[in-house]
Amino acid sequence: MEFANVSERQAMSPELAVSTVIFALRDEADDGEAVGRPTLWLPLIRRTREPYRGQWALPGGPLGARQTLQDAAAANLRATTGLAPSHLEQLYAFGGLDRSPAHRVVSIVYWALVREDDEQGTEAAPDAGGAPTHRERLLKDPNVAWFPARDDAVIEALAFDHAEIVRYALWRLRNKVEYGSIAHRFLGPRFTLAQVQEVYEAVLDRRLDAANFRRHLRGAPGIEATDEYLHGGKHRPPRLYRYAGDTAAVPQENTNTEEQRDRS
Amino acid sequence: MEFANVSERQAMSPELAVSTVIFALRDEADDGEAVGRPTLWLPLIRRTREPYRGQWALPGGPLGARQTLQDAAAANLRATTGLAPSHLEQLYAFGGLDRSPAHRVVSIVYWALVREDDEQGTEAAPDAGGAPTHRERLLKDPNVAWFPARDDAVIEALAFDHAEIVRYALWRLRNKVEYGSIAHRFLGPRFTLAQVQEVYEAVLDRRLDAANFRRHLRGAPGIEATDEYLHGGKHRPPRLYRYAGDTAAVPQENTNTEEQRDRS
DNA sequence: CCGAGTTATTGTCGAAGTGACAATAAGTCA
DNA sequence: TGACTTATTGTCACTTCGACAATAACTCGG
Repeated sequence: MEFANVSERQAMSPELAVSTVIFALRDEADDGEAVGRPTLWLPLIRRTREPYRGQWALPGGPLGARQTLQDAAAANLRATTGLAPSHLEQLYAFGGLDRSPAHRVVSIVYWALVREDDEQGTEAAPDAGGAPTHRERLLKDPNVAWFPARDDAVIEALAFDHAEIVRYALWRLRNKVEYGSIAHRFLGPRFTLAQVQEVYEAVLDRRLDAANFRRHLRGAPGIEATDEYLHGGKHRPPRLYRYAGDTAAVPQENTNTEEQRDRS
Repeated sequence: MEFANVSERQAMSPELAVSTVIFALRDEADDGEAVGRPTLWLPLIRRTREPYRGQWALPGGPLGARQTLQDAAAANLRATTGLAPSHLEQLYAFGGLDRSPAHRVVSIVYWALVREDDEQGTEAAPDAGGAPTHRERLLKDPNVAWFPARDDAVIEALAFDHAEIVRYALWRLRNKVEYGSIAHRFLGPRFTLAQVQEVYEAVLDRRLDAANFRRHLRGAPGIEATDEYLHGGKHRPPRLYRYAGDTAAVPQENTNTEEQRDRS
């Protein structure tokens, strides 16, 4: 249990990587069904080398010497989506012995929420000239693709132990949404309560009673009614709300704002 | 964001260590006051080399090549207390750039509960002959000592960022206790409800109503009444209860049974 | 043996929260 | 204008929870 010299220590110490589970809400359904309700999607990277060459995996990479864990996770996010996270939080450190066939790799995994319509964090204004932006390039990259987070056929076929990681991330997302005010991070600065409800329903994967849900949100801190209404719909125009809590999209290093409980 | 060759990667990758915050419940008060109520204590290690030589720190060490993260945490625990954990769970991975003055170190921190009266996991029967057991040696080791977990003077003076880590571990312990059935892990196989209440009060650091607390525990799963009573006290003998949930003291690798919510 | 003292245990009551669901409001569309 | 749809409010029974009264059971001092 004592340190040896530096070279020996480095020879012993397993490789350290940071991966990120990225969630976004999308409207389209995979198949022909016109669903109308948004569902959870996540981007994956196709591996271009062994092991697991050709299979889909979570975005990730080694931790740079001058990179915070959170920085590395944000870099994963940006490389995969071109977006800034609207929420980013550490999930778990996975350190099993046989996660990767050849080397021993310890992965510190983060999970993130993004808004795809978010223009913050996107590269500078699209240069009228011609060079495609990072996001435009990503859309054409055959090794980056989005999948429904509940598509078991895809998730279970992921490389390494990434299926387990995604299941755990989904579970954490559910718990976080059930309690707190995280749902609005999928939405823009102004939103209707029905939109928040759709987020809840997509994440929890069940229907909620609109009346009770509204009452629930009244109690929640940070959600404030504006005096604006969303016009242009086919029916009674709903009131717009805004979130008036901590505006910081990305929590600071070692934010430790999460809470853990045991329901078992 | 691409891997370089192996040697370059190892040169880049920060050092990886595992530390453990260990909690136990003890009766004695630090000063002369005869408190009667048990309080939270934790063991610390005095550093014998730079940096922070002479200061107290959390038990920890580098991750062995054939060691699971959980194994490494259990090894910390055993080296520090000679006991097996009655609960062991990952806390957080700390990866700030300046946690250690010289090297860059990423620490994966666990937190644990132990029962000091627990004979499980203690070294084999004390050899009548003479060689002191590991636990006996630890009691005399001037570089291992127990401190009250709420002694700010001690905690704030810890080496590295360990003060922050202990604060976070305390907060997680509180949340875990508030919700779930973790308190009994401080206790033996048979316990009274008053003892469980004492655990709650020590962890949450506030008094609870006995009647409401009892009702609360009735709803909790796993806690079963026995038909035995604890005799020998000075007053009405309380009924003994037992925990009938998962008996595994240490959760399996990647247990992921924790839950996270956001109260902010 | 009795009654005071202390802890253990159960019961009660009002406030607050929650799910189911009825009722009303305010738009669009034919 | 009226049917239709979504938005929003209200109601009711049920549960949960904190505060606290009331009862039970034991020890101990006389």
